[in-house]
Amino acid sequence: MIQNSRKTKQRDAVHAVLEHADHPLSVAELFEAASKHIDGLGVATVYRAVSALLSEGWIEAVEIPGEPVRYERSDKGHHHHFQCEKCDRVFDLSGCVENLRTLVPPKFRVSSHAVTLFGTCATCAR
Amino acid sequence: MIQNSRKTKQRDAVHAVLEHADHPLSVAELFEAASKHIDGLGVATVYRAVSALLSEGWIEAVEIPGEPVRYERSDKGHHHHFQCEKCDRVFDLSGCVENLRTLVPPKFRVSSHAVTLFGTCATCAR
DNA sequence: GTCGTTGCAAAGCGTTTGCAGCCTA
DNA sequence: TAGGCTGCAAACGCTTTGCAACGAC
Repeated sequence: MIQNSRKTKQRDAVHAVLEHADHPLSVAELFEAASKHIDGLGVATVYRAVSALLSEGWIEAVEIPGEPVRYERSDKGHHHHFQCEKCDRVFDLSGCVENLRTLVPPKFRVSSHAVTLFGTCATCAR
Repeated sequence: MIQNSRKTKQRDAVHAVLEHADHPLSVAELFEAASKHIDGLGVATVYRAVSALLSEGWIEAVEIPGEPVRYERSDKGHHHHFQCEKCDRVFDLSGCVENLRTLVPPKFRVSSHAVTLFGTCATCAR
């Protein structure tokens, strides 16, 4: 029997929060959001739910230098991120950069890349 | 009295390792390398030496998603990094990408950016 | 009734801090 | 000698794990 996965209100809650999130969320944020719906929810459960969703491939880790790992649905296609230095929120960016290959020395093979921009978001810029 | 900084063999050792490093080093790597010269060196000392060098501005943090922070001399100018997925080593890249500003929505201001490429280095590609 | 899931608490792990003794300057 | 620096160990913050009770199927 291949790995089963049961439907529980805890997992549903974590799933739902990520489902409707418009930006990547950290475990702490997930925990806080999901706790509003589930009484007595434990952090460990959130970690386990996240691991499950990761290995299912339904979410992906968004790792930003110097920041806790965040997670977002993996059905968003290739994109990068922007972090506001004022409010710390992380935004999805569409589009990508080119000519990355020209940066590396000969014989190096590039298989993937990460681009993170930092600055001030529209809200904080006002 | 402004903050003094004394010359000790521990700090010298950490300084020297970073001085001659051709790629960014993690605290663990620094500790290992410096320990070869200093008997009984403590990790805490390495952390403190790194903090001191950071606030002096002599080194900078190189943060690669999902990796421990590494450090390198800050006199290298603007550049990005490449991490080999086989050997985990991090290489400096020269050059930079353009049109980053076009990725962000209107009203967003970009102040800095990080680009990390992943793939296989020349040595591991063979 | 099974056995995957949960909450709690303990254990890990990497980093930081408190402290008494050490050693630069 | 003064006070910054060091090593050790305890403290931290975040993540993982062990375990008995719980509950999905």
